[in-house]
Amino acid sequence: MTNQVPRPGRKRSEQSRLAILAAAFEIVAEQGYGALSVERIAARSGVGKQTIYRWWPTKADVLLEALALKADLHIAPTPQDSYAADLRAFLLATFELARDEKVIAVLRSLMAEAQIDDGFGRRFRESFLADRRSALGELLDRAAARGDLPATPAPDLAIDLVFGTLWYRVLAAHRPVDDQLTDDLVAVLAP
Amino acid sequence: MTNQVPRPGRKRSEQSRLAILAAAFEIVAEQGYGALSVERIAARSGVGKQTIYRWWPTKADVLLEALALKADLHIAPTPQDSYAADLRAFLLATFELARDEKVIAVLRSLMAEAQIDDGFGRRFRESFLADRRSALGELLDRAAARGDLPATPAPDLAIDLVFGTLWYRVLAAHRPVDDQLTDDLVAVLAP
Amino acid sequence: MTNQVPRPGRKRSEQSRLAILAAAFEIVAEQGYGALSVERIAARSGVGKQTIYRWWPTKADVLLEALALKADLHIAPTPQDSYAADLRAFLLATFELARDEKVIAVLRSLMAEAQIDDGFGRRFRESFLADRRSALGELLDRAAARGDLPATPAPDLAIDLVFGTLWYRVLAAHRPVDDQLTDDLVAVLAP
Amino acid sequence: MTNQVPRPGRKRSEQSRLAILAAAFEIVAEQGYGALSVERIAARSGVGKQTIYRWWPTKADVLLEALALKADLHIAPTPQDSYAADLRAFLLATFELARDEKVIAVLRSLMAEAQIDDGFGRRFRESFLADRRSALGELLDRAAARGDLPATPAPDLAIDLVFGTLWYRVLAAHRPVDDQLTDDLVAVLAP
DNA sequence: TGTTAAGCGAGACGGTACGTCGCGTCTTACG
DNA sequence: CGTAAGACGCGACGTACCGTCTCGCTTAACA
Repeated sequence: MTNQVPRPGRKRSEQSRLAILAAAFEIVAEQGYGALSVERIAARSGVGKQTIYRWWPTKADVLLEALALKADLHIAPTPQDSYAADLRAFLLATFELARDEKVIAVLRSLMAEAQIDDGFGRRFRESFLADRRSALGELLDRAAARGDLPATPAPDLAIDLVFGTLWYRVLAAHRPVDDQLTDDLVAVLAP
Repeated sequence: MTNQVPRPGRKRSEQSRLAILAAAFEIVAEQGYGALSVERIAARSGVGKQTIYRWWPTKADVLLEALALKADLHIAPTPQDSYAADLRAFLLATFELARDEKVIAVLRSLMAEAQIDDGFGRRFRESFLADRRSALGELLDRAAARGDLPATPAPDLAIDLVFGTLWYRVLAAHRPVDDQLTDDLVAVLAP
Repeated sequence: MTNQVPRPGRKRSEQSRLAILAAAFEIVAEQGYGALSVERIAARSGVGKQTIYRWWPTKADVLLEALALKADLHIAPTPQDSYAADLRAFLLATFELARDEKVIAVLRSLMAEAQIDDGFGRRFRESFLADRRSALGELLDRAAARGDLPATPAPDLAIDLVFGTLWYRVLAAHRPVDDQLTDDLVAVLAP
Repeated sequence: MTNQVPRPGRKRSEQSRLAILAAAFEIVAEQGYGALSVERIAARSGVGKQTIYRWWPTKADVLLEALALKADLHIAPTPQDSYAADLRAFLLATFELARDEKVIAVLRSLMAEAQIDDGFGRRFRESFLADRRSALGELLDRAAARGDLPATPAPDLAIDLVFGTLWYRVLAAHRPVDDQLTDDLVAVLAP
């Protein structure tokens, strides 16, 4: 029952949409977020600037959609039989992505822009970040239902500890998020 | 034994320096990092642009020095008699700062710019961030020397957990770093 | 048979073009060439700087076009029946313009800039100055064809004498180019 | 009766004065007036900017004095026994100078600046230009006293014709002022 | 023989303007 | 009506010079 009103006029060009997303992703991957401008995206993707402004409010929103396209982030690992195993699987899947230098560059850009532009910040938090948090939240709920969850730390703190450490490594420490970190976090959270 | 070379020419104006730092801090506090430009700093502080460019490579460096001026960050809490007490004192002192909305705005700006400008990123990591890390590092060393340090988590991870959670709350969660968080972190790190 | 290639994109704004030319002319007329800057032209004409740089290489080129707009310089006096009469008519028409203080200010500015900027100097010589020279040249050719031209001075020297004296009065002597000068020059050139 | 008050304090440095004049002349000769700035003169001559501003009101005044130093312009040709011979000698001596490319560059610069800066314009007219005019004026007076002067053109016009043609060639035509021009002018003025 | 005052090289200062880049909006002709 | 093209008003960039103002030092005439 989706709104299927066939409106008059030319249809949105899927080809342009994909070219825009690819261009944005590549510019950030190759030259960093400082080199990303709407003008450059348009030039690289062979598109008019207006076509970008018609569909996205800011260049960061383009990049956010480009990330969603490049890396489907909604892959939930199949549930395991214990909290520790569930958590390990989640962390491995999450860190998998964060090992790709290009994805790292995009993530850092998005988090940076979220600090500078309040509007984008809200969108970023309420879509991307909230999604990730709720994925881990469901996992914790499942463990709690099973009575498998340790008293400490509390679920909310656990979530902050996991994503905090991950983002801190990416943003501040410039150290990789490797399997060692997975083991360490599991040891702390599911002792 | 400081380098006492009396260089020729007019001395640097301390008054201008302070006016610049104050202006930068206030613009970010009042209007956000998106409103910060070298031109505005100059106008607000009654200074020529060249005077800013003569002493700082980027506007973010101005802001970093302004933060150091506003909030002396080198206050080390006096050592307590246990790891838990030491850690609690450190966290309370650290979070004290991060409760000031203006300081928060500046911290978010600096971390954002560090993602966008590689040069500033390096300076930010190697001065500000390294300083904070080593303050906590010394505390952990002291505990280890006393045999007061739990086996888990390892010191490096402990540091990442503390600062990761702090920064994540500031950058991503937009939740305050309150005394509850202090208690929770102490419970996790010094059980 | 003009080039009728319908290029895509927004058309150049005639309104902005005229506002720019008027602003440049007025600034020089009111405050002198030293007060002319691209920034001021833009501010006075309510236009972005880029719009000026898009269409003119230097502010002097703007001024040159403004002069062409203000004073249509291609008015050739109708041929008379003798060299002396022809010459007198040409000089009167030419000096007419050079009696307007504003036009004088612009002419002095253009000649000054032509000395400082080689590129503009070439454009100024090959358009404006060459046009004026050839107007007088045709007049001399006509006289020569009629056998009406005295042996001395030769045509090339005659042209230098006329324009030299005119420009010298404007640039160096700050004396008006009046009807007396017309009579004097005719007496020298067509005795 | 010159003011011979022996004031205390350090004497003006003749060495700096000469270095400044030489630097100004060379910069214009080598790179054109557009490249002349007080800062560059100071750097090239190893002098502080203040030393320049202490003794000259503008960079054009420096250049004017530099020209006077390089080329002593007050050499009056020895009087001949006829107006035509006198005039020919004057023109040859005058054009001698105007054959040096470096001197040409300086003359063009001075005339240009005289159009832009009113204050310098007045000084330039009342010193340099007036000197040259009066040199020719004396020659004409001498001829008039001898009854050797033709009725046409009148002395004032003759002066304008000579200097007008000379300057026009230098400023507008970019053609050399050669011996041919000397002959032509003598033919026109002293037929 | 100091004391005083001017000149000096150096260079920081508050400004103005430069020419360029990017923003987000608009107008045009085509599909 | 979407699209590629591109002009538009605007704001900021980082740089060059402007003319002024300290600095510490040197160089004379005067006390």
